[in-house]
Amino acid sequence: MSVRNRPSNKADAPLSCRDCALGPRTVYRGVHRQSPDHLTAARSCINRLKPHRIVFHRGEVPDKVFTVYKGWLCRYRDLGRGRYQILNFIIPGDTITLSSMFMPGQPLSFSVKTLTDVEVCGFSADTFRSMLSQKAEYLQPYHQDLSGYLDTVTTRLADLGQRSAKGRMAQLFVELYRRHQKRQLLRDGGFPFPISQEILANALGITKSYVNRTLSTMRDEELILLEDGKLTVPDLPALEKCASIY
Amino acid sequence: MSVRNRPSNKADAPLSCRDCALGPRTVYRGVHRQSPDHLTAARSCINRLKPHRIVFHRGEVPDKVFTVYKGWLCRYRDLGRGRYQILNFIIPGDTITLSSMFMPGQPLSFSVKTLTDVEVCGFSADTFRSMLSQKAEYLQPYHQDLSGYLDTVTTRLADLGQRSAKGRMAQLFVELYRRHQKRQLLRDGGFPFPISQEILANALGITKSYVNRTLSTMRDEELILLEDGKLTVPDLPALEKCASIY
DNA sequence: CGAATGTTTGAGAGACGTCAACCGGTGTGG
DNA sequence: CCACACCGGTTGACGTCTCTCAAACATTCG
Repeated sequence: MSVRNRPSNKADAPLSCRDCALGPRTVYRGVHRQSPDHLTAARSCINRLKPHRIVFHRGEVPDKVFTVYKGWLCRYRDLGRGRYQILNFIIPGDTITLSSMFMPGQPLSFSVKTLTDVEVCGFSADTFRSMLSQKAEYLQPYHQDLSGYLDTVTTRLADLGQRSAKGRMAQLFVELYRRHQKRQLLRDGGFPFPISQEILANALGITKSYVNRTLSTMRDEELILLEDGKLTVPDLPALEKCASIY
Repeated sequence: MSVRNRPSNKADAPLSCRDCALGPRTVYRGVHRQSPDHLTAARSCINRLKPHRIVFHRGEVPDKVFTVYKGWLCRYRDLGRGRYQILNFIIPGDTITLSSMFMPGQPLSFSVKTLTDVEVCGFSADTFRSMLSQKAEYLQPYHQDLSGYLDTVTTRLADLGQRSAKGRMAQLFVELYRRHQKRQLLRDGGFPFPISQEILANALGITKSYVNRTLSTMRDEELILLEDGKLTVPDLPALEKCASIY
């Protein structure tokens, strides 16, 4: 049911930030609006990554900042012996190490890996920091996005603690719907959903078998539509209602 | 099994920050070391709060910052219909709205309530910010503490997703042991544990009945000792080993 | 002393986990 | 071009961890 991004031979991210549709929805949207070329100059690379690659290890102190142009990644916590817990998903427009951007020197409290083929724009952490620090209005989006991140993690924790499998799934779908909406990445009431049920199961703290079963009842109830790696929400209020169940 | 702090008629927090044993372990430890009297001058109040009082509501933009001198509180997420999820515990020396201190204008992503009788030292958010911003070394503890907070929430999320009831409890006990250790609040290998099994259950995402049963097996195995509102860890490595189980 | 709060314990139920098999699609190599 | 492995989705049978509901008991407090 899931579809991987097919790697092409050249990067899809535009050479100039001026042409980037995601620019106005990133954490550096202030800079992007006022001087997109300054942004392009600050960018140190465009990287293409294959699925299942570890980008950052917990404990590491990142000296680079990546913003995602294409594909999904996840923040996760390693528990040893092959066991781990996904903390949240990173989608196009997100900044990978957002939370540590203004905690220079502090080690990451999570690891990051790619889930699909991914394209990222890279910046030196120092340039990134000083760029955003130039104006208070450049910093505002950072506070908003960081706050939003804390909210998703907090929501997930509450979900795992209090909600049923179905409630958790609905909650996550609503969250992802909203995040894609903010980035103007919705198409026909849906968005790309390029991850396997196994990954989904891990993020929600349930097993893949149970995800599969729950998913099919949700399909039967027409709460969601999930085919060819695209998730469609035919009736958002209904899904939200389902998400508010324990 | 739990013991509430008994309210006395006058506050226990010292009038001068110079005499405060917790000062060197707070987020403003830099200021405390260099000019404790400046700190005392900046402090706007000493408040005493009764148990089960809501201190901040989610969505609120706090204009005050509180540091805990005595008692426990918790950050939690309200889910409606009386249901909620505790995100983490706040113990003496912690700063209540640490995470939003440098996100001025951003609404809180959690609520905060007292669990016991509590004493806090209050500061105006603005004075607090400018005080810590004076020197880079004043800011360093903020980054450390915030990073530590992210780590505990992240750990809890991984626990709820991946660990058994026993593993979660062990994990939480180790965390609290360590945090009290850092604050030099350990006495005879133990620390005050003034919360009910019901609260503990909520924080761990299990029911109070099951907490009770799990607790008694852990007592039987002498992993912990819990009486009169004091939690003692006779064998930390053993508890850690138990905590690393799924 | 009664009310309120917290702990302890029991019996029964259910949500979810575990393990295994099967199936279709896709990539790969001979 | 086919055989084969591999991955992800799907389904079944079965087990169990944990929940629910309930009651008894202890302790504190007004």
